[in-house]
Amino acid sequence: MKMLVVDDDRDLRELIGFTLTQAGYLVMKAADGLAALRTFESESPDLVVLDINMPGASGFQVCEAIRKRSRVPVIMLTVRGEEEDLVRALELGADDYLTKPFSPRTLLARIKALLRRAGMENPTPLAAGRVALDIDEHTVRIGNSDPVRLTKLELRLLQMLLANAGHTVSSDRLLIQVWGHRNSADRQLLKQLVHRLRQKIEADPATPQLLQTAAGAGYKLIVD
Amino acid sequence: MKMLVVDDDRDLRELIGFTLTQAGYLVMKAADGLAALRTFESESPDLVVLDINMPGASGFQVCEAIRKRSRVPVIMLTVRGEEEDLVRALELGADDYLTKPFSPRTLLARIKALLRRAGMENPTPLAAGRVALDIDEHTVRIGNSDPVRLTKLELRLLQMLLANAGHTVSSDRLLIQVWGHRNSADRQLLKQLVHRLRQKIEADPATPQLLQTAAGAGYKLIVD
DNA sequence: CCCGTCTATAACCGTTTTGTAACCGGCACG
DNA sequence: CGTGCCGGTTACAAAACGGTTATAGACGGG
Repeated sequence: MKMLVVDDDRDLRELIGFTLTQAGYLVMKAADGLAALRTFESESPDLVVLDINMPGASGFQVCEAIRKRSRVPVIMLTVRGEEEDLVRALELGADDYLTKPFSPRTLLARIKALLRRAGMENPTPLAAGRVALDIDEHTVRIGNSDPVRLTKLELRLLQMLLANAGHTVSSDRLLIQVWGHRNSADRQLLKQLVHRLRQKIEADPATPQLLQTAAGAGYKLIVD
Repeated sequence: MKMLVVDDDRDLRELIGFTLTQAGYLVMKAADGLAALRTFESESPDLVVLDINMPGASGFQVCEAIRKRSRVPVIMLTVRGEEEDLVRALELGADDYLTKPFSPRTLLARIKALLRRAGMENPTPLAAGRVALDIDEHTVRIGNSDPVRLTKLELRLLQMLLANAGHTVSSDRLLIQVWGHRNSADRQLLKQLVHRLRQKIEADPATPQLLQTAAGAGYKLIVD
């Protein structure tokens, strides 16, 4: 699922990009309206996250231009209290909006709701190698075995690892993504969660084949 | 899609009516609160546009009365600067508001956003597997058994599950769809409603075959 | 106005999930 | 060697969850 993130604020753009990448989406970024439209043309993303307040071509103009040629879901970012912006955004065909500041989790929730409404939800469950995740059902299948039920946190952890399958994900990132903001000294939670997840998905939890430790760095999911 | 427009200002009422008719909606009108409630009763519109400043029963009273019997989306019209009205309208359960003057396009944008939020953009299928829902009669048939009468909330819940038959629907989504926006801490209501619905549609409510729990995720309707 | 139905709210229980602490063993380092 | 850090494991407490029952208020039809 390709997504286009348009925001002139570099930090926010990167944050959103990071969030979506972690969630398993393919992300493209644009810093201004012109670049946004160019990228939109060449990449045809499946969803657009669009800031309103931008120098040059404003979010409105970009939204209008996009709507002239596509019904792709558009989420607009507004600052709190600018009711008029909001109305205008909806008028121009935006599908949803988010007032800054917002949490990454909120953004994800909205995006998912939007994709669902647009009938574009992941047709194939998130999968890599022998690991197939069913987000709706809260289950994983390893190879052809029976689906295993996961808890909310286990699901989130596995989702993160799956989104970066084959690559190490640092403990800090995992902590932030799974629990939201949290003291990075709180490694015990992650230790525990990894342990519990291994009990569920590893043939022999004592010698992990899938969820391996990258000492001093984090964890990674092995896919062949 | 039936809509009720309530405003004592004849011109504005006609303008709104015209706008909505042009947009393809079926429009009913009322010039005062009393007529509004009468029409609401007899016609059960799918959305209400309601002016606050009216002689006789004010928009507030009408809104309150409507909310006592329905979760139908309500948009209230206020004059600019009357913040108190606005707050009170939202407290009374209005779903959105518009400050006069506004453009027809703004009104349409808001209405569409509201319908989308209420998940009313398209009709839902009435049957899947052994479950057949009769929306008008407020009844279900399971297989060839006698129809069972459902309450308003039970109907809405089942409708939602039926629309996603075979897939888990999250508790949050059910809460929003059945009750409108509601504190997600209010799981008790859902618990209750599921329980009562199971009593009605399950052969053995203690071991549900149709309405199953997806622990930590939500509920789903099993269709073979 | 009364009565039956429907809905909201609370309480209780057993189970699952999550958070916290303690302990173990390997390993690097002085 | 001893010490400290890291990750894994075990154990247990706290919180959340889901099912159930009970009760009171709201609603709607006579």
